Amino acid sequence: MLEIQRIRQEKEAILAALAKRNIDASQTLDAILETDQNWRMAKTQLDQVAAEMNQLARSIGELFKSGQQAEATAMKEKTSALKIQEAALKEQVSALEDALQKHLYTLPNVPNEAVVQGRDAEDNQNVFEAGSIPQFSFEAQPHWDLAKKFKLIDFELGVKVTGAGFPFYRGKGARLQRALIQFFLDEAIAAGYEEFISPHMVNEASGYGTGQLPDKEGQMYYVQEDDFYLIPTAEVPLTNIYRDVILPDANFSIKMCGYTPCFRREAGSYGKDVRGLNRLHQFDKVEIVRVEHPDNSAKALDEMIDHVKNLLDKLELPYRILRLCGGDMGFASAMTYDFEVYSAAQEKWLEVSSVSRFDTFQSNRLKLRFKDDKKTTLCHTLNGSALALPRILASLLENHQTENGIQIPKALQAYTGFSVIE
RNA sequence: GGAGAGUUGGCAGAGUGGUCGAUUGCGGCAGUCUUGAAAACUGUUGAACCGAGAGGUUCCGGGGGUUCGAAUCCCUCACUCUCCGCCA
Repeated sequence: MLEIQRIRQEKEAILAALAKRNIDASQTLDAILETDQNWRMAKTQLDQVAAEMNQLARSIGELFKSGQQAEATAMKEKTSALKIQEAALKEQVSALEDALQKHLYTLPNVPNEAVVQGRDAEDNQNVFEAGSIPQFSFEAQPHWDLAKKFKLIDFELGVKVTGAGFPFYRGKGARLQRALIQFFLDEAIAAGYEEFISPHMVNEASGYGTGQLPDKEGQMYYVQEDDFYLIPTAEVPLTNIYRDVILPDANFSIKMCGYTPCFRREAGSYGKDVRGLNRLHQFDKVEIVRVEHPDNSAKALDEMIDHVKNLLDKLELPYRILRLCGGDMGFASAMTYDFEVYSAAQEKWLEVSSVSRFDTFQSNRLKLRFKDDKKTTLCHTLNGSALALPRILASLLENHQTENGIQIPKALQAYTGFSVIE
């Protein structure tokens, strides 16, 4: 959520920046400013009436104390007109507040300077490439065939027990999955992130804190009986640790990581794009989350990108990094880098990580601030996947396949306990 | 699932209708003393909003009510804890 003070001061800049998302926010901004103006007027009036009331009440108290009953009773009568006025103003103020809030919720974050204008994924900027795309002397198989052949994943069994998008991993497939989680966590911890095991369900307030609510409730699984949401990512519980927190000084850098299953309803599309592990309702992910001083968030983002690069290098996967254009960025993000791994058998790029900075967009909702001298200032938040498992698993299988089996990257072998699947 | 107790400032914990945004202690910050530190002493120390400022308003779990006036009384919802039951 954008700060109202900022909208008051930098309307034109915000408008120009939002245009990069192909959004013409001029009407919304005007409505916001007008509502804000009206709200302030009503609020000032209300404050004045309230001050008068307080003054009267105090005087009446004094009169009663000193036994001047008659005077007190006379004064009481004066309050009734004020009361009516106060009630009306209160209603007006809270109606304006609601209207303002609603408008603010609809505005996405302002893209960073470096973000280019663009419509969709076509306009994303390729900023980095690493590794080489493997050439096979045989016909490369997609991961769903490999998974079946080596009995690593059973999709049908998942359908039987739960439904589509909830696969079973088995045998070496399960072991490989667990090895990846362990590997990612160890790397994150080595990079200074504190590990958390978090709840996998959150309450409504947490959903609002990170921006899943309002509006995106349909994307989360909801437990009606207890009013809980299954987390779509560890970002939600981890970031919400800092909801309603004021850090005591300006000298902080909070680095958290956590493995969780992630649950997504995404009614979404069908067909080739969602085959196998490409899109699931339940998947595993290790997430890294940071809370930083505003001056430090650019550097933090770079560090997170280097961290993810390092993971992909160690897994010996060919990948590229895209800086998302305005139109392809998430609602809350100010700047996002997507990591895509090339899938040899599917002959396409698979998104395996998304690293974003949110600036004050999340912390404004979370009320996450720090104390700087006497002032309280909003922190910056960042997060990224490091990494999401299914597509990593898919690209490991596909890119490291040989005619007889699948080669496990060296860095992983200590975790899997085997060097080849055959 | 049943019964009971509770929710107050960073923490602990007073406060049952009138200068209470709130006693006190701890913690934090500043100072005195000290070569320095500790101890002791003194002062200071919540947040949000409106306002150029002076100043004002709001907040004692959320919402509503009674009253000239509510942390305090009433209603309602939520949450937490304890005991019992069930259970990994």
